Amino acid sequence: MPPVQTPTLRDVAEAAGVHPATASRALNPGTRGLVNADTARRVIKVAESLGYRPNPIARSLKTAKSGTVGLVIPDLTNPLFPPIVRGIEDVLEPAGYSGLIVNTDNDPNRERQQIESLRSRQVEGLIVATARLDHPLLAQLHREGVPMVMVNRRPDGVDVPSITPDDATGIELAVDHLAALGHRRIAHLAGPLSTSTGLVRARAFRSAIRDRGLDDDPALVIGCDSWTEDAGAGALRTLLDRGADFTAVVAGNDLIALGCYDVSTERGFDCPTDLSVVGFNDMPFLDKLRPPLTTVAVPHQLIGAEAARLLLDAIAEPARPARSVQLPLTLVVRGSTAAPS
Amino acid sequence: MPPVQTPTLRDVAEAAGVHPATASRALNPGTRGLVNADTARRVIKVAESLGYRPNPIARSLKTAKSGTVGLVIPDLTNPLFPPIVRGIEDVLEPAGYSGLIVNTDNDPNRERQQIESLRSRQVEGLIVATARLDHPLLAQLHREGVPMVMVNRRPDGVDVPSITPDDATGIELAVDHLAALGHRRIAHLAGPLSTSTGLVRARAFRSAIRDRGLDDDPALVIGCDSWTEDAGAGALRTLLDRGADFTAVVAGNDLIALGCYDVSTERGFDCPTDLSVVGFNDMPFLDKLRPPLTTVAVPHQLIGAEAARLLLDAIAEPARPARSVQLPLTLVVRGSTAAPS
DNA sequence: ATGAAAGCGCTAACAT
DNA sequence: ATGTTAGCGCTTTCAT
Repeated sequence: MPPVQTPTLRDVAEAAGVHPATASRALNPGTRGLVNADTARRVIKVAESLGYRPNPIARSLKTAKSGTVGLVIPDLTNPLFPPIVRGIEDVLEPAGYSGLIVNTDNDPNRERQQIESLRSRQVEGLIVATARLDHPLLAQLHREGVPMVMVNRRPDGVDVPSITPDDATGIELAVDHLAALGHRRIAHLAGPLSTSTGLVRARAFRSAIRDRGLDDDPALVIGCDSWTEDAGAGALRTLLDRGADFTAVVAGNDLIALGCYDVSTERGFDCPTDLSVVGFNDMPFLDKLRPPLTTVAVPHQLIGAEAARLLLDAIAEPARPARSVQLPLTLVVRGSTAAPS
Repeated sequence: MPPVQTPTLRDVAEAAGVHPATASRALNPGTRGLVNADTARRVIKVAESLGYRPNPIARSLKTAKSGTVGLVIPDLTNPLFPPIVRGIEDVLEPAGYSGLIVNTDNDPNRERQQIESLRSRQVEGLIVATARLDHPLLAQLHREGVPMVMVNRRPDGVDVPSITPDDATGIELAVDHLAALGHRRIAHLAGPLSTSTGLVRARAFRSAIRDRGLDDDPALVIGCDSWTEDAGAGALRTLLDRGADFTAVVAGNDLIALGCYDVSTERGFDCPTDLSVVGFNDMPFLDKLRPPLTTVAVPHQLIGAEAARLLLDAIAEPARPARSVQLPLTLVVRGSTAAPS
């Protein structure tokens, strides 16, 4: 990119009348103490006047630190991830790191390749936001000592730091809200039970129902094939066709909740009059829907920021034991929930 | 990141009984022809068996090519950008490049810093998706020979390749649709007229109105302060309060159109019965709104992909004259438009 | 406090 | 077709 040959450390050193090593020490905040204060000042001034910019590639080669970390996400186009990535970047950048994003499309092969590619790009660590439950590749990387942190999923077995929303409490918030409105038979359209998130939320749902003494009917919990609107619609139809009896549903995420909207139009019943619906995530624009969707808000950007902090810690101190963080959730009550009729 | 010391080219060369230079030539597709086919095969096999992965940092240092490009966007959290970034990455990755994203938050200072930071990270080029019209910094970079391409805005004056949606045709699509429904007095809630996009669409609107012989009333075009729902609502209120007479509005973007929804609720008139509204961009979930928003769909991912291709071209052949591309748009007719009542 | 020297891993003239 | 040599720009022993 440098069109006018950019000055090198040598140039600075020569112009300042010192050895490149001295210039390096002067310019580097960490080693500046080793050099005479006056010399340091002079070198710095010369560097500025020359418009010197250290070449991070050369530094990386020497120090074996790339200053980059890999961000492994399923699909940036999924509205869940942009705020997470933004939160990550906001922490990485002031720390002098940058993030390399790869999209896996939830394809295990692609994921393997992408992670391979990140490794060969010498990333110093990984933030992994893909949600599959079983993950030999990550376990192996972890064994090999690659610093990493998991986002949105608790690692099973492996001792890897993770940032997750406090799903259980989120589900409780939803159930409490519905119970307070007077609902007793509440269904759960869970996300795929092969994902850690889907499983955690489904289990939390059962516990919440039991703990509150509501009607605990296993037939009211059904897993969706994917986290999509279609899958949500399909699951609700299945429940309805089985003649299941319920007045509210807690959806595994917002998209699944939207599927409920579709079915309500399709089958001619009203939300929230005939069926209350609660989502999960608080995606953008949910407040614009008719009815506006009541949902559990997840602080995605904060999750990203925390993840980045944890990763930087792990890079700086690889020995430190894995610390995991659960972030509190809040319920956003909008128009899709009401007392049962 | 390498926990078990990763093998270097030297290791491969030794194991294969050749000189590192030969190994390099054998491993590099471009120079493989220079080496005996058998030797090449042997080297490659040894490299594989050792799990050799070339160190791109070392290569970059030597070749003075970082293999990275900078992606300058206002805010990844704005739903416009994820698909663009995705399109970019999808093209960059197979080409062996990766993108470094920076968010400027539309703050000129931050933008300057971020671009500085990208430069010092030795990016080989820039994809710029920020929309301010006047931009001395970019002009300067361009003069300095930094390969770059502009996304979503036509550069004024400077000879930089750009990828833009065909805004004018998009506006025409919207106006044609409304005219066909029978509307003759159509308002335009333009985006900020200080942005190239806002200006282009506003101009296209006036022409479209005139060309079709509709009521060409300058009072029906009003610029919003920003591309937001609030600004859209404010602009519509202003128009209404002035007693302007119109039956449909073409909004500068979807958010502005959403502002019209708010005002319709607030003032108790119905969309589309009393006012038809057309958006621009086709953000996610517009089909879930009540009424579902009729809008001009922009192929964001394609725009990103094209931008990346143009940038790779510009990097490969800096001399090539700036080629600009306008991508065709389509109208998505949903429920927010109807014949005037 | 500073200089000398070496080398990170790779590629590209230039020999042979 | 392969080896030799040098060097990208920086940091880091090791001397002095």
